[in-house]
Amino acid sequence: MDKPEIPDDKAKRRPITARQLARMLGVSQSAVSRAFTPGASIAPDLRNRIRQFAEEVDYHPNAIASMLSKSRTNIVGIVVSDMQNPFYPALIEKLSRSLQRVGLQSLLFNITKGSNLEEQLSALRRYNVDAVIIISATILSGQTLRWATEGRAALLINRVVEDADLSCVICDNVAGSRAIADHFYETGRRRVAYVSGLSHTTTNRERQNAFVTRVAELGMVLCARVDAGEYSYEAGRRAALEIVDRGGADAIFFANDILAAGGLDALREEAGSRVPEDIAVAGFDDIALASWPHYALTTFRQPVDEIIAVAVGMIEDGSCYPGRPITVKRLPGELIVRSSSYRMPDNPE
Amino acid sequence: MDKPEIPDDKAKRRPITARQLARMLGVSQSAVSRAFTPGASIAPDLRNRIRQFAEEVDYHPNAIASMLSKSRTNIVGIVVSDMQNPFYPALIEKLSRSLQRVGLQSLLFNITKGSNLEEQLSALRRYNVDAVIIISATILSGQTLRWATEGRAALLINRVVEDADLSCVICDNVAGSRAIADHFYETGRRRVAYVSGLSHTTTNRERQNAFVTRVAELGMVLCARVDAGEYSYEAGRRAALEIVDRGGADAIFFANDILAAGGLDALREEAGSRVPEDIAVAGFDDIALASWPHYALTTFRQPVDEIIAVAVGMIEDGSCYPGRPITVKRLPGELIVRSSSYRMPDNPE
DNA sequence: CCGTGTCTTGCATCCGTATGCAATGGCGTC
DNA sequence: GACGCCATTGCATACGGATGCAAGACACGG
Repeated sequence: MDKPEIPDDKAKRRPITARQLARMLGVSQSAVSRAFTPGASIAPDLRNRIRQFAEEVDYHPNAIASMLSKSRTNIVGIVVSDMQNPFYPALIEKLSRSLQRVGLQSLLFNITKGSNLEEQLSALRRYNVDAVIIISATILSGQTLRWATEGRAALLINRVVEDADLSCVICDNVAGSRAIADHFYETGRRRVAYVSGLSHTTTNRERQNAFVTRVAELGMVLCARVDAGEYSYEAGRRAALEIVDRGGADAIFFANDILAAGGLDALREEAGSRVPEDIAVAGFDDIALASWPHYALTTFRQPVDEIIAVAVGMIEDGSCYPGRPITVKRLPGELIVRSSSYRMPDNPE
Repeated sequence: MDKPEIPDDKAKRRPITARQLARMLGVSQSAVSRAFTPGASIAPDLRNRIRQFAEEVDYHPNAIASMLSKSRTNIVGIVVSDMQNPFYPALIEKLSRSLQRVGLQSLLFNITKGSNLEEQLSALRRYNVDAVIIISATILSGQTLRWATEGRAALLINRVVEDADLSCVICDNVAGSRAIADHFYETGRRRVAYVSGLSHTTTNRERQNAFVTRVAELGMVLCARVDAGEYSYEAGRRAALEIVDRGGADAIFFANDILAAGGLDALREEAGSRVPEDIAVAGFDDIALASWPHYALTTFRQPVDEIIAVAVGMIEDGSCYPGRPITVKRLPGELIVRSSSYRMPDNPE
């Protein structure tokens, strides 16, 4: 490889080191180190003197060297794969912000079907991150996950992988799906349908099983179950039209809000159905779009802030370190009823 | 600070080092290092022997140590602030993927108004990232930026900061906005309006100035200019209604697609206007939602892939290193006409 | 058979900070 | 005034890999 390389060090003058600073001040390098280490044994006035002088000469401790000697990076690897669903970018943003608040940086690992997992995950190991948060286990087997996270704190968010021995934090999909079924029943629906995204994901399996089971318990008819194939607007659109073709239903539960948005538009604008009069629509997640007046989507809100708080907490207190018993935290969400499924009597619009 | 700390090293057995591996194989540590360094001077069979053995004992070079001795991290810091607009998460995802493809990892720095910039940016310096990509300069002054990126490669995406001496890659907002104005004119609109998001951003200023100028050139009437205050659906909705209140227009150009989506829904569902018959709507960016049949938003597509390719290229070839002349790359986008502004005669739907 | 050049390999040292241990100094106590 | 204790500080070395330099191995030409 003879590609043009990044200019050599002669170009960017190296930043000042602790040793240089120490020499200038006539103290030892250890003193400088301690001046920047909270709780280290150093006289307050020496610390101040060093810090002040450091400011003047623009000295900043080199985090890389610190990582090496402490064997602690203060970096959390975030493994991510499918970002079609706006729910995840939003989650990642809040997550990285929360991590920053406790002094942790986020190193992004974007996994794609196309790219070779081997190599990507090997990067994950080489970087010695303190912890790994896996947002999407879609395309990762338990075995792969176990290998990738071996020996370090690891945590799954919104996924369960049975054979990976990893702790996880998830929304209570079962309660959520049952709540949707109950809501359909209570508002008089009897012929319902379910639309899945990626049928093999645990997210989908949990939602589907819980919904189907509850539907049966309540004595409603499950007149269609369509696998949209992906979590996208377009897939939701197609699924809705397929359900209409197959004879229709009076309520559809989509595995997430993006599917529901597509389905809702298709029902209204292509199938000519009235929503919610003819057919009720519900999604899952409560992404931003769900509250837009045009959609006003009934959905089950994932407790995003709580999920993040618990995840960050587990990383901080070390309860997701290898050797610790694995824990599965299921956090309750909240049913949000909007006019895609039910118009409040006192709120005709 | 006596918060529960992460378990000590005794818990996680340290991974094997190059020196250990070398001793086991009866070679020198240098040999191991060279076995994993592309282009290093080492006999092919020795390299294979080492690599194979490394695989067996699960040795992975420690990237931290490597960073320290090479003073090169292979990490790019990505500075981000407002993620309301789905355009940016999508951009970041693609960007991080492209960076990965050339061996660079992405360290996310999420800047918020609330958090103290000082501290966040100081982290940016301490981590010694090879390069910094700033996606959002909204809340960063030129001076701050200069300080934060001092001595390392830096690049702005979709922002221009006059006094920061930074190279940047942006979409040609001027051409885009003029194209929208031309399109309005050609389809018979004469009374137009403009809705800005954050009025002080360079993005907005460029789009607004170009649009207003072109409107005047064409002899159209600019009957309203509304500052929505933020880039959100809700803000777009409010802005559209305000324009209607103020006497209306026959075409509105929103500073981005999210605003346009809100505006479009408000016009149709609250103001009772027919779009595009009574009023045309156009946005900017071409986010996913713009192509949904419900919105079918006329917009100016940002050349995302090209922007990323150019940005990654500049980082690879070092042309955005300090000392190099700063460059501003304006990439052409593409006008996408959909039925929010004009219904093709042969395409009544 | 020796000189010269090329290819490999090991040795020693460096990257910049953290930290155990010993040395120093000050202070209170008896 | 001597002793002991504690708070500070410096010294030396560790963290794990990269790399300049020199030495060794080998081939080839003369």
